[in-house]
Amino acid sequence: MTTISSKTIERFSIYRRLLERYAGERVASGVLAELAGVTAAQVRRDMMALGCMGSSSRGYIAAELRQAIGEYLDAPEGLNIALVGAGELGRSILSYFAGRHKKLRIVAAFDVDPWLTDRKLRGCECYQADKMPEIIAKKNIKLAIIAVPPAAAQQAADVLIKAGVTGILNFSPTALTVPENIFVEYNDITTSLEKVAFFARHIS
Amino acid sequence: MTTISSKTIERFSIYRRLLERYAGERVASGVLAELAGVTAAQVRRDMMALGCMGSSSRGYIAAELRQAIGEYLDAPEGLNIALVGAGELGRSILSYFAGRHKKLRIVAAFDVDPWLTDRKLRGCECYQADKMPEIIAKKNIKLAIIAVPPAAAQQAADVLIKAGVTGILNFSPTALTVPENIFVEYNDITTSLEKVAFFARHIS
DNA sequence: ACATGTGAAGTTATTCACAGCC
DNA sequence: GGCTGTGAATAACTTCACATGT
Repeated sequence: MTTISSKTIERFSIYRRLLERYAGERVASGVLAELAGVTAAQVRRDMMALGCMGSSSRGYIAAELRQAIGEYLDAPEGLNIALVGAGELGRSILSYFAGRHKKLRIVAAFDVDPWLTDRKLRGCECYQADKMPEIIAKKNIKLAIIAVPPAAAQQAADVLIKAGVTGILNFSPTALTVPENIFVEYNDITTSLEKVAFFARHIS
Repeated sequence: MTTISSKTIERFSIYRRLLERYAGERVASGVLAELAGVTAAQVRRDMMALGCMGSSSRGYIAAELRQAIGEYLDAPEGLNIALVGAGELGRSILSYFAGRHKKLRIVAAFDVDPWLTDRKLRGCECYQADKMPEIIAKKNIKLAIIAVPPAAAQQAADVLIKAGVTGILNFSPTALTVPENIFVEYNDITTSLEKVAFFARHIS
């Protein structure tokens, strides 16, 4: 497999969701591009990673394409996810995902605050943070979402990785130091907003 | 001004936050790079956009650098922001920003649900959605955060733009169609998580 | 010595443009 | 005619490597 572009993966995620609207139909690269906010050439270039799926002159069959993207992106059995930090942001992420995704399941939440732990939050059991190693092993959790204050993020990551997590989505505004074979994605709300503020002033 | 790189702006936001830890001190590009998770050359290249601030052989003066980044990124008077959609995600964003940022202020929230409106949420007044044009004009709001269900996002954007908003941070998983002179940044939690899932499986 | 500032080189990502197929 | 798949061209971004200043 040739080296995989991070941008292409992001777009697959977007294409896939857009394709849900086109159940039985065909979609041309230009139409998908328009919806996704990219160029038609970009869409076709991305599809090369799937081995290409279009019928000449008739576009892509939406259902086929969606399935192909699914086979490319998803782990067949799905993946179990831990949420670390069940504060407001964490709980809103729980709600956001609750039962929504077929392959990605948040199966445990963790917090240090005893008011939040040892009960269900948004349908998900919330455990004391010191149970992380045990529960992560027992539930075969491979991914984690970190939504704790910045000062606690690195330590949380260390514990998670030791327990077997290999991918982290970090909402905390801290760069994490992790081994080579662990993937970290950052989702920093402040940075996003500062970027909007800058470009809104400098556009045109 | 030479064309501004979106990536550089993101890193400025990160550098600035890291520099807070170094109040009176000096910081070398390599140190900042380590903390930000980039290379030293990258840091120095970014600094060129500021006109360069380092003292040869002694690194950067943290406070000066932070101020220079601030002058580059921030609107001097700051910017007022509207939150559209005061559901769980929206409210967690309110908490996240409440009084935290010196230049970016969420000064109004909007929702269609009467249970949420005409009262304060996390210290921020929440209005009925149909008040958007009026309040946005009155409070001189220039940016908006969209945290509504996907089906409502485009319409919200249309109203916001008509009312004078020029930058949007969109948490809804929908590409927005907007005029050329409006900046939209996407923050799609599902896409972030799918990306983590993919690369966690394919790394190494 | 030591760390910046920066041309030049290298790498990655996107778009062009057109051959080929339906 | 309309749309895909793709080599070639372009643009964007990052790193190298070293001259320069302290």
